[in-house]
Amino acid sequence: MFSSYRLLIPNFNTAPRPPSSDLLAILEDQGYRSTYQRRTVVGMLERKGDGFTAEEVAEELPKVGRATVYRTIKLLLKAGMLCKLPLPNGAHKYIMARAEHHHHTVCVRCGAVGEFRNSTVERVLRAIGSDMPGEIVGHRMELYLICRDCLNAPAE
Amino acid sequence: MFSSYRLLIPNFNTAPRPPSSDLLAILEDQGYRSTYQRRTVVGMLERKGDGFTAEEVAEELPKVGRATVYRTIKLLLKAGMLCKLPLPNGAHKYIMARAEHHHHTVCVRCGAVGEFRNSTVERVLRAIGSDMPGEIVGHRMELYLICRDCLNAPAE
DNA sequence: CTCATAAACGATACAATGTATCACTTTGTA
DNA sequence: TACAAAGTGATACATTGTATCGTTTATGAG
Repeated sequence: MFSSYRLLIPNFNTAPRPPSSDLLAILEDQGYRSTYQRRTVVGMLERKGDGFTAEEVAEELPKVGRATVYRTIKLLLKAGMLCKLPLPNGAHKYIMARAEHHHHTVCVRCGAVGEFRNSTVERVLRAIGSDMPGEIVGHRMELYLICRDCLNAPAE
Repeated sequence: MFSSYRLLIPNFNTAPRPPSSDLLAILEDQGYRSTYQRRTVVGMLERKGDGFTAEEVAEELPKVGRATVYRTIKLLLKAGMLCKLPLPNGAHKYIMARAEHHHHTVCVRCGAVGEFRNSTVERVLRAIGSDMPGEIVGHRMELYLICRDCLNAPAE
């Protein structure tokens, strides 16, 4: 039984997105235009492995308007290409969605994000779902931990 | 295998709070003063079964300042007596924590909150935790569904 | 290629949800 | 009862977005 973590529900869609890595192409296939701003934002997000906030992206891309950054992020969320990951402090990060279903871990000290995947959890959740009144449309799950680096770090 | 749902991690504390229902007494035991405002807010929260937003509370209690409502909610969160429950739309509700560990369901149509508890999930999560690099300090999990009422309702 | 049109954009105002500040009030206790 | 610490209210501010609207750009028809 092993692990890597992921936030399942960008927009409560349980289906994983197609295994293409060219987000822009996917957007175009969905009828969205390929603009300089979208290319810039998507390019940057793809390079950021470890999660980011919207403001962070806006700051690092002064050539793209703040509103457009938010619009693009919203678009990618809706298209299921981004996950919105709640942090312990009430804030949250965005992180690229992977094709395979998984969940996320967040270090409560340094905020580092990890992923895990565990078929047992999924199976149990499905079983629970079949017992619940109503129709399950998704789930969300995060593990909070103190990562190895923080455990080893001297400072409290 | 049955169910009822709950947000585990108010402040990432895995321990359930003591099975007393007198929140005010608990606060006092922790050294907090019993003020008119806290009594009013806590009293109201205890009566609200189905979750609430901070603004909702502030509006219904015009005699208590807005800042104090937020302060009290923050206090109760820190003390582990409230859960902060993320909603599909990015907003969230607060809901009283129960003594027993459980998770929450949220209807993505009407926002109704349910609870479930399932020992298998907890066991699996513990097992995953022991495999992860780092020290697990808590987890969070929500199921999103369309509740029976919404399924039966005529409107789409 | 060029133009019309819908889509997207930027600037900016606004909204929602909280937090910080600080002078004032209340609580608990010596 | 009086005092210090804790708590409060009013208000300003912070963060994270969304709405508006006039301008620019991508795209596809001709």
